[in-house]
Amino acid sequence: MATPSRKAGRRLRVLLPLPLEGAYDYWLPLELVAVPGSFVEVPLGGRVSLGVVWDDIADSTPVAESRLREVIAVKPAPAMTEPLRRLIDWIAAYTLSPPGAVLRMAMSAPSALEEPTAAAGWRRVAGEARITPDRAKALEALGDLTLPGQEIARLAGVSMGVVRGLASVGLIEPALMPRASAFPRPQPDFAPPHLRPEQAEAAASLSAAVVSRQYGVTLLEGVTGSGKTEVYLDAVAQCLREGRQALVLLPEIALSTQWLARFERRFGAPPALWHSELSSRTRRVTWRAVAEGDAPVLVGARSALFLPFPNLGLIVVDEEHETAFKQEEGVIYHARDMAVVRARLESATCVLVSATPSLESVTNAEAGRYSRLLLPVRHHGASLPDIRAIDLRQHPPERGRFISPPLVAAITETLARGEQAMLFLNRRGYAPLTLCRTCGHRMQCPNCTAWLVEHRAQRRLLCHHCGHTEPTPLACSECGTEHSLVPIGPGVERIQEEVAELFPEARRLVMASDTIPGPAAAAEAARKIEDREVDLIIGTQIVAKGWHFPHLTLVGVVDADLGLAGGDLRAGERTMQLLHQVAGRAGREQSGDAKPGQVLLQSFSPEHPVMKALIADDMPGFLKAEAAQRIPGHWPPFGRLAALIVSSEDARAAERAARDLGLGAPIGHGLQVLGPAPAPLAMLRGRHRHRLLLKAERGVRVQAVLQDWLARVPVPREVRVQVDVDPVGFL
DNA sequence: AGCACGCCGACT
DNA sequence: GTCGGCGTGCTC
Repeated sequence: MATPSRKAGRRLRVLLPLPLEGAYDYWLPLELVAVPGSFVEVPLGGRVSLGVVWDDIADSTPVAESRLREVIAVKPAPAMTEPLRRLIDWIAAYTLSPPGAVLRMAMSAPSALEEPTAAAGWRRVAGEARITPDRAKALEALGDLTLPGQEIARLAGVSMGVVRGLASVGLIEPALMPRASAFPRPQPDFAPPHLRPEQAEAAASLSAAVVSRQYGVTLLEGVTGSGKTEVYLDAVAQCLREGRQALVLLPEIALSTQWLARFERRFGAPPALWHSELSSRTRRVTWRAVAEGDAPVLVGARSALFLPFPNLGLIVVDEEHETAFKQEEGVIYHARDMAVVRARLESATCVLVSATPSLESVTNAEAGRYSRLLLPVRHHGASLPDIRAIDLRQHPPERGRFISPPLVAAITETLARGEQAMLFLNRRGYAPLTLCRTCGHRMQCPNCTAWLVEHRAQRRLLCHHCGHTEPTPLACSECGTEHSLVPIGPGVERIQEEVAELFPEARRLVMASDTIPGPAAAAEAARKIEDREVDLIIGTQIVAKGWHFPHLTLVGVVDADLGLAGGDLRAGERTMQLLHQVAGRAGREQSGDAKPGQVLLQSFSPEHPVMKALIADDMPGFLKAEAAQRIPGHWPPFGRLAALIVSSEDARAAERAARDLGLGAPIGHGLQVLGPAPAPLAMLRGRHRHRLLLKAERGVRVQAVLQDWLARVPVPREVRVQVDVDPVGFL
């Protein structure tokens, strides 16, 4: 029933990048052309919003046609592809997030939807005016070209004033320059490496998968130095030959300078990059290039998963076990799992890569859902590092020290041989806890249930969970006693101090997120280490990732037990992965002269399965034992988990809501609800938090159970309930 | 997410 | 008497 006043046209569904439950209906006037996926501008309340034309679905209660407002414009950009739209719907349904909130992640560069503007420049026009020598130089430099003003000035060696002068007398006029193609094409056959037979075999298998143009997932396993990267880059090359785009997800793109250099050596051109710190211009250009198929290879952080590839043939998830792939805020999703989903929707190949794959991926491989490729040995004959534990009960460090005598001796020997050593401690700052010796008060964050961490270099106490910081006080804030505060426990800064006293001659470098803030600092640190300007590296977990330090032969783990405390389901698995990765930094080959690496784990419990597995180099055995522990209780990946995080600024409201949710917990076969309990960080950024955990056997439709549960239990407005399907950390 | 509307304190 | 605090509710 058309309203008489209404223009000719039709009804259209538009998904807006807002946390709304569904798409809104709009009226598309006849003069506009839109298809599913078109980016459109629509009125919303008193303003204008961007949105995407979504697919028609039968709506039982459609909004009255008279209430529909008109689409304002269809943006001059490639429409969002069907697979990406389905990915957004899929993730929304899986994570119980509003589809619009998921769409927002795929609309992170709204300016890219505009017609790309040709760059502005100047060109010569006929005319008569006074010509000074500088003006003549500028005109000669310009010739018949169209160039930016800056460029004319630079070529002619004159100032911009001269160019402006030419413009004002009418000898040059503004003109648009043809748009340069921003992304050089990586050449698949630029510098193919020599592959060992095992590598060649694995590469051939991945290439065959890429050529098949069918969905498939392969788990590519191999220790540090086994040549995994060459193998998957070979699959990228094959994808390029096929004329399809490739996406490589890395956990820490900002620190991946060495990886990028390697890519460029292999392909003769850099890949496109995507991460949160890109400038808005680079974002716009990159998004557009991806959408138009001009960026053949893109390397990015997890958010790159939502880029508009029209022709995606391959997704590689490097270091697939990394928890950095888990997005913990807003829409909570795991980029590794969503990469698999996107690959399926795109009929593309997905490769999960790791030296220490997650139990999830190994289980999927063993169940036949994924293929599995194993690269067994290090190439160039380098031997695996020799891993040993130092039992701290038998070899305690001196009082107030953290490095035990056997580790001191090993460092001494290493330095004497002119080799590099690394001390690993996954703790930033000077000391994780500051205690008053007089009254026992512990310096705590006002917003979080967490100790303040002393950062001595900044003379401040920092909270590592919110942004809180305060100057390190002279007197105890509780009892007022001066010079009574003592640091308890070590952070990397304190280890650095200890090492400076033990080895005053050694040149030291601390690598932590606060000393290596970005790609430039990372590249500089890598260069210093490669060029042997550093003898001793003291680092947090950022040293674990992907570095290649050819002269490093000793790794000392200051506190190998650190990650094992607490009730986290995956504490053992994660500690194993982290320490294995750190150990892999030691003793890498160097032009035929293989230096055996040595790894020493300081531990109070060397008999712990994690330590035993590391020492015996028995990853498969460790995973088997983990699996055996998780199977009977239906813990992931042999069952499903979802967490509810109930939070409020009002402690009592949060507690009451959590209790109500507990009372209304779903009951059913194969279902179990644990909690409510105060969350491990009972207060975070000023919000009081409680957790409930839904455990379900495999095959239970967890989303339906959660939806029903949340619909049955009303929660006051000031309380927020976040759903985390497949939680990985227990925060 | 914005941006309105709406009902209670310190100002020209 | 008004300006404005941000609580809550809606946007096809």
